[in-house]
Amino acid sequence: MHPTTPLTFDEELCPSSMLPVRMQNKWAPFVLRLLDHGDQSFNALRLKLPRIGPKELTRALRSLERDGFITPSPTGYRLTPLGRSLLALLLDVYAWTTEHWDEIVDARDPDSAQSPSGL
Amino acid sequence: MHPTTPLTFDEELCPSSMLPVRMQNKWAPFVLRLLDHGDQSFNALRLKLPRIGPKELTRALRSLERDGFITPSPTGYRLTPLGRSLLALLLDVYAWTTEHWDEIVDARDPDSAQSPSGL
DNA sequence: CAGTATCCTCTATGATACTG
DNA sequence: CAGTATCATAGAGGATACTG
Repeated sequence: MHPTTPLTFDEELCPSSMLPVRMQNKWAPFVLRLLDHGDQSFNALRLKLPRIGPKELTRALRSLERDGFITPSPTGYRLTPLGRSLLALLLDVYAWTTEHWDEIVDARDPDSAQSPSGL
Repeated sequence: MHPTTPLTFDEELCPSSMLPVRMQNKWAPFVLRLLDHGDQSFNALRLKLPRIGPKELTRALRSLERDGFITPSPTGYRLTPLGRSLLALLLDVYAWTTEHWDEIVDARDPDSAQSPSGL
């Protein structure tokens, strides 16, 4: 997978809503992936998720915390081992989606063809 | 994984809502798994999903059809090759969840302990 | 049998203003 | 900086009655 950039998480460019599988809430998987790059503070995450509001970021963080996927750290939030394990599963989901993207898009609209960007 | 029975899909017994990952809608994964046992008609599916209403079953079927995971057959609905592939991914998700169930439950409530039933 | 039509409630999500 | 509070809308999901 290519390196992630802020643009990777732009909703317009990253049609993650088309994933056939999703995590507990809309932003949780993005947070998980950002934390894979190292600890991040609340506002650092916000900057990299331009479309998110503070309430939704809080909700994503709380749900991830509640399930033991992330934990507060001195500098913000960090992945737990369980969170890393879930991230690996999530990457499997992304890989599957990338592999079968054309078939899904084709089933939805037999006339257009695209390819996944920045998943 | 053990064989599925009607009880496997009882909401009370199968806490699939605790899965950290879910599919496009609540019932879609259940339908997918039932169809793995062979073609099923609308009402055959209903009987095995006691809690579902006709509207929601229709919605699940339409969304699965739209993405090319199932297709109408002379006797009801059947999995497509793409649907089988997605089911395999879904089983990976279940396997991950089974493996890490205790950790998640523990994070949610450090005082109780359970194990996944009938996933 | 295979749905469709209605009504209703609850949740997810967004936008935005405010606070210790 | 790291959130909380408030308002508002869309969609999910349930219950149930009806139909070709």
